[in-house]
Amino acid sequence: MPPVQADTAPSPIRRVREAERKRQVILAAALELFSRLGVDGTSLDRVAERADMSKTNLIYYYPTKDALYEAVLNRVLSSWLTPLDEINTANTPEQAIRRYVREKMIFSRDNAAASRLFCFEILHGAPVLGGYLRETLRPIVEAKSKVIRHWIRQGRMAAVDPQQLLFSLWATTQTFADFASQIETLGDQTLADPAFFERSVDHVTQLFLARIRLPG
Amino acid sequence: MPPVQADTAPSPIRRVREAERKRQVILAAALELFSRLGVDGTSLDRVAERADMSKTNLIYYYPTKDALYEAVLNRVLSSWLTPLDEINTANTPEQAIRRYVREKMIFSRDNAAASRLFCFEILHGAPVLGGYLRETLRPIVEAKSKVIRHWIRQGRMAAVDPQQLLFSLWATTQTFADFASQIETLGDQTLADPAFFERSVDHVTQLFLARIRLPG
DNA sequence: GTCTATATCCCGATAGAC
DNA sequence: GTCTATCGGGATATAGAC
Repeated sequence: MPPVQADTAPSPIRRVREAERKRQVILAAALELFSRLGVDGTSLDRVAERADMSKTNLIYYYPTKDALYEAVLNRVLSSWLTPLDEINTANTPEQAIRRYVREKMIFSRDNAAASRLFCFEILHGAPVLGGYLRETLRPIVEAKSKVIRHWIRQGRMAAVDPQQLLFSLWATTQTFADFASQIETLGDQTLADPAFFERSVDHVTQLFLARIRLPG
Repeated sequence: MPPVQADTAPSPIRRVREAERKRQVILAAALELFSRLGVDGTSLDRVAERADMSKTNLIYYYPTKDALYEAVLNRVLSSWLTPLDEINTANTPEQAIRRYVREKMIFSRDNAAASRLFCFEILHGAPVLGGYLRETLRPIVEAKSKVIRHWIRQGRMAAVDPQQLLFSLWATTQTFADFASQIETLGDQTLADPAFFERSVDHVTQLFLARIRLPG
């Protein structure tokens, strides 16, 4: 029976895994700080401190601040999009709205930092994500618009500009993450409170269901 | 006939006015840069350059960067609120929605920088505006909520959570300013384009009118 | 991979002449 | 009120030992 791998001679595999784990710790720390203070408002010193390592060490994993920022953004991007999967022809329009809104609100509750970071990037004019918006998100928007137009043509929902509908859906759900501090101050309420969460999901859902409902 | 006031001996009044004009130039320059690059991402050097004066001179008018930031925020605040005036009992609910949405969209079109700056501040957790939100905006929200509840009790609009309604109204209208670069990339459209502006106003208006419409 | 030490630069703010 | 000169601090990033 071979001895358990000792710390003094870690296998290459273990070393790679350990490196990967450290990268994740760094990205999590950076996301938290960037999303609250902005990239320019966050020093690498503080990121390193939060990731429990030296700044030099952090720079070993991500050689420049820009590289770190890009890595944080990319890590977060895909999860931002997954709720959109609900907008497909296998669902009814009402199901699609209900499920999309709920999923996106869960995202706003559980990944507020990611949402805020995305908001920062767009406010800056999308200097890093510009290409992604054009090449990845835009085709998705067009595909989803096609689904919506299909539903409208079939007479299964009221006629609504698909792009505008998507913009409104994003705005109403993201506001609970991006403007959380305002909402909290004005109403003493957080999505972490289950009652407020359900009330918010319900409000946004009803807003859109009323709009897509067919007359008569 | 007295000679026109010479430059070498300006009257105290003229001096004050000139100082006031300079302050406005500085605030406009700072607003433009802060709202795009963030406060931390903007150097006083660049603000001074845009305001066409030396940095030392700028500091003479606003002794610290924080003071400048506060001045910019305060200058912008009141105009952000004025559309809310439309939510009053002299209007019908439908009029209120129609007018509020249009005014707010005009604000998003013509004062996008102000809207973005406000967004930055909230993303940061409202370190400067926190007190203002609590002491000024919150009473306003409560007053407007009262108006909405009044309309509901009178059976003039469907039952909607007033606070949630206000949050959604803000979100759907501000997104055209704060997320303008995203909207532009995804749809090649700007609020500066009159056709797109009208289409957007109409979309948002119909979204809320459908929701407050009474059944039957 | 991690450390200490340090280079280099930029920024906010001050001092003091005019 | 505006200028030149400069201070002091903090930030990103590098060099090189271990």
